[in-house]
Amino acid sequence: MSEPEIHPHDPRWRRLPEERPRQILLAAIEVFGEYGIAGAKLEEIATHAGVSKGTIYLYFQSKEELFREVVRQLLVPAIAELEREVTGGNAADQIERYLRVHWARFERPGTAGWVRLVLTELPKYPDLAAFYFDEAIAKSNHVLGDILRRGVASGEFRTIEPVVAISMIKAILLTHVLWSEAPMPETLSAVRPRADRIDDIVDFVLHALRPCAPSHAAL
Amino acid sequence: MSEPEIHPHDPRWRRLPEERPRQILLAAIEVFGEYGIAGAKLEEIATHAGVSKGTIYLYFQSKEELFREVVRQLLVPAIAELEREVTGGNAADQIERYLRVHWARFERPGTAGWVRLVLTELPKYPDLAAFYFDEAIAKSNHVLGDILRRGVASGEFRTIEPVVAISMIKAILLTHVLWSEAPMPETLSAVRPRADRIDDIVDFVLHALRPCAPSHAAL
Amino acid sequence: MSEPEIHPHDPRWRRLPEERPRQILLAAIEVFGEYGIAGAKLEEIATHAGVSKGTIYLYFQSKEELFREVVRQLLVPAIAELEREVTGGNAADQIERYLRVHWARFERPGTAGWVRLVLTELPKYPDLAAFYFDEAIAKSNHVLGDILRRGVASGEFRTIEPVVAISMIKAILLTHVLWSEAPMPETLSAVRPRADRIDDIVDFVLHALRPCAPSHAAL
Amino acid sequence: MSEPEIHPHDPRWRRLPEERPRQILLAAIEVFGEYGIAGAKLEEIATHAGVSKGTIYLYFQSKEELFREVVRQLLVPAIAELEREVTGGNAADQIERYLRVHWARFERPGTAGWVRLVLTELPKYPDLAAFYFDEAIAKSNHVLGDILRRGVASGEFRTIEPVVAISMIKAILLTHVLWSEAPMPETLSAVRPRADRIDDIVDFVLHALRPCAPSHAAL
DNA sequence: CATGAATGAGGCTTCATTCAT
DNA sequence: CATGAATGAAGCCTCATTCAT
Repeated sequence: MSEPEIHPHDPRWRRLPEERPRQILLAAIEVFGEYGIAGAKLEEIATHAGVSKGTIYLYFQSKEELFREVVRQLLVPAIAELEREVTGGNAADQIERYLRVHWARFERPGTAGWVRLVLTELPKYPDLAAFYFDEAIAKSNHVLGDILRRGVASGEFRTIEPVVAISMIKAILLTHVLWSEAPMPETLSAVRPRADRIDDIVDFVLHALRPCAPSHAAL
Repeated sequence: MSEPEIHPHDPRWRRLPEERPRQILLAAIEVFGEYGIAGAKLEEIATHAGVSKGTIYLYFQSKEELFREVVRQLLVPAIAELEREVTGGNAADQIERYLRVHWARFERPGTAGWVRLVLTELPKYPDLAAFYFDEAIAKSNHVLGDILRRGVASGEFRTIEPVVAISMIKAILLTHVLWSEAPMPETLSAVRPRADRIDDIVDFVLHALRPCAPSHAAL
Repeated sequence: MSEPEIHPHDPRWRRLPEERPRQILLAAIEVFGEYGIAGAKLEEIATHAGVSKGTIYLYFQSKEELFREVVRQLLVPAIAELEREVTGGNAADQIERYLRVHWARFERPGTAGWVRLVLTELPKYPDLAAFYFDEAIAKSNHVLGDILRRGVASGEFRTIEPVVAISMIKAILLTHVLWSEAPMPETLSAVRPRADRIDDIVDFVLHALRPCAPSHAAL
Repeated sequence: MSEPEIHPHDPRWRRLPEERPRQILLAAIEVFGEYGIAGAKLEEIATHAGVSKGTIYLYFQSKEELFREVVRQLLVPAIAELEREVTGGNAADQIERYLRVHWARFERPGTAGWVRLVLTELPKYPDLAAFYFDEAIAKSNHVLGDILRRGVASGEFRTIEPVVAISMIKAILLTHVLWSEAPMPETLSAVRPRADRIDDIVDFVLHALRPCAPSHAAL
C-alpha cells in the first residue's frame, strides 16, 4: 500500500549470529513468563526478539527445547549468581541482605514471570526440575542454611531447623514477587501497594527467627 | 423413551439434570487446576464429568465462561466457607486454628490446583480477580485482621500492621500447599517431605508474631 | 460474493460416521498415488473425500497412519482378492488369465498410482512392506508358482525356476501398468498407444515359457 | 586472498569453479534418486556437493530447474552413451550384450535412483519427458529396433513387432534394476537376491524371442 | 564467487465451537 | 436434553529462496 523508502542501506535484516540466540532467549523468557509454555506463541517470541519465526529454528530445535534453554541459560545462572552477593556481617544482616538482593533482582520488570514459570511449568519436566534444583535451589539452600546454622549457633537466632526456615523464607519471598507484578497485585493478596514491601518481609522473617524467652509458641 | 425407575434394562443410574452443571464445574476445577486455562481441554473436562463435549455448551457459553463459573460457584464459596470455622480461644489459638483449618482444607486431593489457579491464572482476568477478592479474600482478610488486631491490642502479639501479617501468613500457607502437591515438591522447594509441615508453619508464624522484648507472656 | 440459497434443509454437513473412513481412504489412495506421501496434501485428500481437514483426524492419527491404513485396508485386500480369480484350464491358460485379470484390475483409473506407491513409498516403511509382502505378494507368488510348476511338470512350459519366471512376469506387468497411465505413456516407454497392450504381454510371456527344441539360448 | 597453488596453509585443495555445477548435479541426481523431487532437500544436495545452499542458486534458478538440468546434463547423456557400446555379433549376441551393458551400467551404486527418477518423476514434466524421449529413449529404441528387425529377418528371432519387444525388454531390465537396490528388493518383488540375476534376464528374453517351431537353429 | 543467516509461505495437527441427529 | 461428528481457525514447524556479508 505504502511505498517504503528504499535506501541502498535499508536492509530487511542484519546478520547477527552471535547475538541471535540471546535475543531469542530474552524474548522467550518474557513471553513464557507471561503465558506459560502452552500459551506462548513462537510468533510473539519472534516479534519480541525482532526476528522471524523461522529464525528461532536456526538456534533451537523446538519450542520445548527453547524453554529448556531458557531455564539452562537464563534462569539457573541468574539464580546461581545471586548467591555470590550475600557476604559479610552477622547472621541477621546476611539474611536481610539475602532477602534484599533477591527482591531487587526480582523487581526488574518481567522477572515475576520466572516465579510463575518455576512454580507451574517446571514440574512438568522432571529432568529440568532436577537440573534447576541442583544448580540453583541447592546452592541457595546451602547459602541460607549456612547463615541460619551460624545464627542459631551464635544465639542470634532461635533454635530452628534450617530446612524449615529456608522453606518459609522462600515461600514469603517468592509469593510476594508473584504478587508484586502483573495486574492488581493487591487484589489477590491482602497487600496494600507499597514500594517498600521488602521492609515488611525482612521485618517479619527476622522476628520469626529471633531468639525467645519462655516461648508460648512451643506448644 | 425414559422410564428410569422401573425398567430392568435401565442403564446403571442417571443423575438429575439439575446436577449436570455442578458435575461439569467439579470436573473443570480439577482439570483447570492441573493444566491451567489454556492447557485444559474441554474433551477431558467432559470425560471427567461423564458427559459429552457438546453438553458443556448447554450450560456454559464458552471455555472462559466455564472458568468464570468455576471461580464464582466453587472457588469463592469454598474459600468463604472456611472463614466461618475459625472461632474461640485467644489470638494465638485462633491463628493456629486458621492455619490448620486451611491446611486441612487444602490437603484434600485436587485442591492444590485451586491455589495454582488463583496464583497464576486469576491475574489474567481483572474482573474475576476483583470479584474473587471482594467475595473471598476480603472476608478472610477481615477475619484474620480481627484476630491480629485483638492479639496486638492484648499484647499477645507484637505490634505489626495486620495487612502485612496477613500477606505473610497467606504467602506461607499458599506456597506450602502448592509445594505439597504431586510433582516433586521437595525438588522445587527446600522442603523435606513431612506430614507435619503444618506444625512448622504454625510455629514459624507464631514466633514471628510474638512480642519482642523478653516476653512477659501475655495471658 | 454469492448468496447461497439457504433452505431449512441445506445442512453444511451430514453425519456419516459409517462411510467416512472409507471415503477418506479412497480419496487418500488417489492422492497418495499421484503425489507420493510427502507430496500429498491432507487438504486435497479432504477435498476429494468431501470433508474438512479436521475430519481426517477423527479417523486417522496422522498422515502416515492414514497411508498405513490405505495399504492395509485397500492395497493388500485388492491384491489378495485378485488371486482368487485365477482358476481352471491348463497352465498356459491360467497364466494368461492371471495376466488379464491383473491388467483389467489396474486399468481402472487411478490404480496405476498403486504401482508407484508400492515401488517408491513402501520401501520406506519396512513393517508395512513386510506386511504387504506377506499378505499380497506371497499369495500371488504362491499362485503363480503353482501354475508354473504344474506347467513345467506337464511339459507345457520349458524348465525354468518359478521364482525367476515370477519376477519376469511381474516386472513386465507392473511396468506396463505404470506406463499405461499418466501423461505421455509412449514417451517414456517405446510403446505405441494400444488398447490391447495386454495381448502383447500375454504373447511375450507365453513365448518365453514355451518348451523348446535344441535351444541355442541355453548358453 | 587466494594463492591456491603454493601456500602451505592452503586448505586441502579446491575444485576449479567450472566444476561446481557438475558437483552439484552429481549430488542432485543422487539425492533426487533417493527421495524424489518433492522429498529431496536442497540442504542435503548442498552437503553432498560440498557447497553451501546459496551456491546452488548461483548456478541453477530453482529446485525444479536443477532437476531439469540433471535430466538434460546427466541422465540423457548417460543413457545415450550406452547405445554406442552395443556392436558386433549376431542378433541374440547383441541383445545379450545390450542387456549386460545396461545391467553393468546400472549396477554402479546410486544408479538405481535414475530408474526411479525416470519411472516416477519424469511423467510429471511433459516437456522434460519429451526431451528425454527424443534424446535418450529414441536412440536406444533405434538401436534395439535394428537388432530385433535383423534378428527377425534372419530367422534368429520369431516374428514380433520390434516396438513390443523393446517395451518388454526395457520393462524387465528397469524393474529389476529398481529391485536390485537397497531397501528390501526381495520383499517387494519375488526375487531371491542373486548376483547373477542378469543371467536370468538374458535367458528369459532370448527364450521369448526365439523362433516358434521346433527350431532349425538359425546360423 | 561463496556463504549461511534470515525469511515466510505452506503444510500438518490440535481443539474450541457448532450443529445434525 | 444429549450426543459426538464435523468444522476451521490458529499454532508449530519445514524448507525453498533471498540476500547481507
